[in-house]
Amino acid sequence: MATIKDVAKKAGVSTGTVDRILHNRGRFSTETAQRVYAAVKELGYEPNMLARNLSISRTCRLAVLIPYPEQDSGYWALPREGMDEALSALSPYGVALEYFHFDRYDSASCGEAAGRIARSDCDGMIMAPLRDGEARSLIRKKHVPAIFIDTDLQGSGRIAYVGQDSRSGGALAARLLNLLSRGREGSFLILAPQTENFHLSERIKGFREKIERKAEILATGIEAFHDKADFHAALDRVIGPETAGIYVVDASAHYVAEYLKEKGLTTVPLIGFDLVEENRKMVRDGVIDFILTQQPREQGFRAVNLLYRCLMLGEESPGDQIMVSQIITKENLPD
Amino acid sequence: MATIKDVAKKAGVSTGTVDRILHNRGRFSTETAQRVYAAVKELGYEPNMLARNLSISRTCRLAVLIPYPEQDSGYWALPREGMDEALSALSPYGVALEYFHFDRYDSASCGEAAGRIARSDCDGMIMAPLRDGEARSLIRKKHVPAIFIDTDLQGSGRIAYVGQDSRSGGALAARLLNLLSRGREGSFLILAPQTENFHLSERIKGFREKIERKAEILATGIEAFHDKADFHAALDRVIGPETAGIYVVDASAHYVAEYLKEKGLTTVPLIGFDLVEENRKMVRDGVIDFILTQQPREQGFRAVNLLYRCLMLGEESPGDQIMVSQIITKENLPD
DNA sequence: CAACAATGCGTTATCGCACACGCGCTTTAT
DNA sequence: ATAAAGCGCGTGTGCGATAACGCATTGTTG
Repeated sequence: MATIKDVAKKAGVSTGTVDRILHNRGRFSTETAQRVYAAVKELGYEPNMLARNLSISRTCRLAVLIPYPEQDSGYWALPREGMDEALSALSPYGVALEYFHFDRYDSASCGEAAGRIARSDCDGMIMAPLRDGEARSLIRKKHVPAIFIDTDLQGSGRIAYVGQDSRSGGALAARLLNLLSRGREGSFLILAPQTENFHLSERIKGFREKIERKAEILATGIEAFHDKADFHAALDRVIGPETAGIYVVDASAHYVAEYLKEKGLTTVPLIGFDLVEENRKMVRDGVIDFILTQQPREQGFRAVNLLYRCLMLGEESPGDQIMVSQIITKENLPD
Repeated sequence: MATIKDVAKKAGVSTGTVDRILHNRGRFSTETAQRVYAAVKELGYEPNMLARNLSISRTCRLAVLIPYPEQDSGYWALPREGMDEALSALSPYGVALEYFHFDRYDSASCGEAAGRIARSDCDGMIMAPLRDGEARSLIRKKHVPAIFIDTDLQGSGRIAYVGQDSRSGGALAARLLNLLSRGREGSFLILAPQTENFHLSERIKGFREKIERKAEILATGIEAFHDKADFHAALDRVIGPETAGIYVVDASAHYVAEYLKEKGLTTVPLIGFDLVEENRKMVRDGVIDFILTQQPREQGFRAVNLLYRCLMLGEESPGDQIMVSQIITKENLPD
């Protein structure tokens, strides 16, 4: 590998000059610049990142804006795991992660966390922009590269998006539920929260496009009910022997599984999203047939790596990364 | 972060002494060593990897011993992709990969490639030990850390194994084929190569344990037939309307898919392994219903990262990594 | 033409660590 | 008694890049 010295020698200047020219800093003549660039090209010079990062001894601080880990049945702990794993590999190179959590159902909470990031000293941001306004305004305020995970926001100025294709997730659920319900009468039941959400409605659309029978929808999230009894009463009204299969578009399939278990209806096909701990249990018990996951761990892992490579290695952003849906069932449950 | 200077000051010695003690090199007294260790502990000193690797300016050369990429329907290109991806992230830190390919059906070819590695100058090895003898003897000859992918070999002296749980892969196939064949008469057909192979027989075992009907087995690999007509004639004898489903235990499901397509039997459930290009096409066409993959890309990716971290960062080997089976179907086909 | 500003570039210290060398002392060998 | 070897340790240099500093040379003024 050619070093800055080789370039300097070939261009007939000192290393200091090469450095200034390559960083477009200080003073230099255009013709020496030409010679230096020529030498760089000829030698195929690439700066040694070890030496550079050692010299500027910068630590790369990444701020992470995601909901509280325990929200959405513990879903947000998963991307965090992936980010921590990436961190453990990168910390020797001076990468630090700081988490700023918020209540995803509370705009003020998100604004407050975003404010703390804006005031913090960070070199990059990773966020799940569940609340448009706060995410957009944070990017406007804090001029550092940002990567979005989980949800995208067009025209927000992010450098990359690492996320999912929700539509195909729905289609996949349809395919599996079609299979599971063969030989059963009746129609499907879709369970969705009431709150407006791009991903969830895409999951519903993709599902509806591919199913081979009718589907009723119960668009009232678990959080809308006062207690378990209340919720079970609601399910009583929509679930019965004539239910061919149940499709839960968010991470709360385990609540339904609990209901099915109590009512002795464990043979009713049930599909949900996100491999949170409660869902995992219900998969192991065979009450949930399939869990679809968009690899949140992997999303977190990649986001950190991507941002690191942009900031520290000066690479171009490789553009968006769409994770494929993974199918989890009893036989391939991790751990 | 504390540096070696801080440790030296606290221990009342020079940095050179600290260095010698920490690397157990040269000469030093036990009591200074005590003081140094105490200082290290107290300050939480960890060497700066940037500086270390810069100073010794070592390049970490990894030798990779796997079959030719095009073998097994192109399967071996997949771990290579993962390794190349890991490489692109690590090359700024002086990691280099050198591939040594061999014919997996030819012991001499493998021995020759292993010989070239033994003679090469490398700091670590990654190998798919499909041929016991050659793998074992290479490890005996070349005393550098080795990681196995795809297949494990007990007592070989490898530092880690990154691979699959074949038994559960078979169980998963059974689960899916049970589902797909609902409403069909007849029995299952297992297609397997004749060659003795741990993974493949585990896949068969796991499958047999979970199926809900009988299964016949045709243990004659594709490679045993002279031409397509010969192969199709053999399939004619075992596949018919009474076939409830077909389970191909290796990457050659696409050959069967081609047959089914020609005979107009595309509704016969078909499951295979490994997302090689031909299988991908047949999944897209809906002839292959499910492909199970043990994430060979990911295996390669992890192997490189693991070895890098052991060699360059001096981390402990985190032990074996078993990848879960992934289910691929039309709706979640990557790309 | 002296005084001064602007320009282009080289020098040097620094980052944190590794490693060779050799100093000054004590112990052993001849 | 003198040389040789052993011991514990400090010093110095280099890895590749950064960035502040300052020296020449040239150009511009009154």
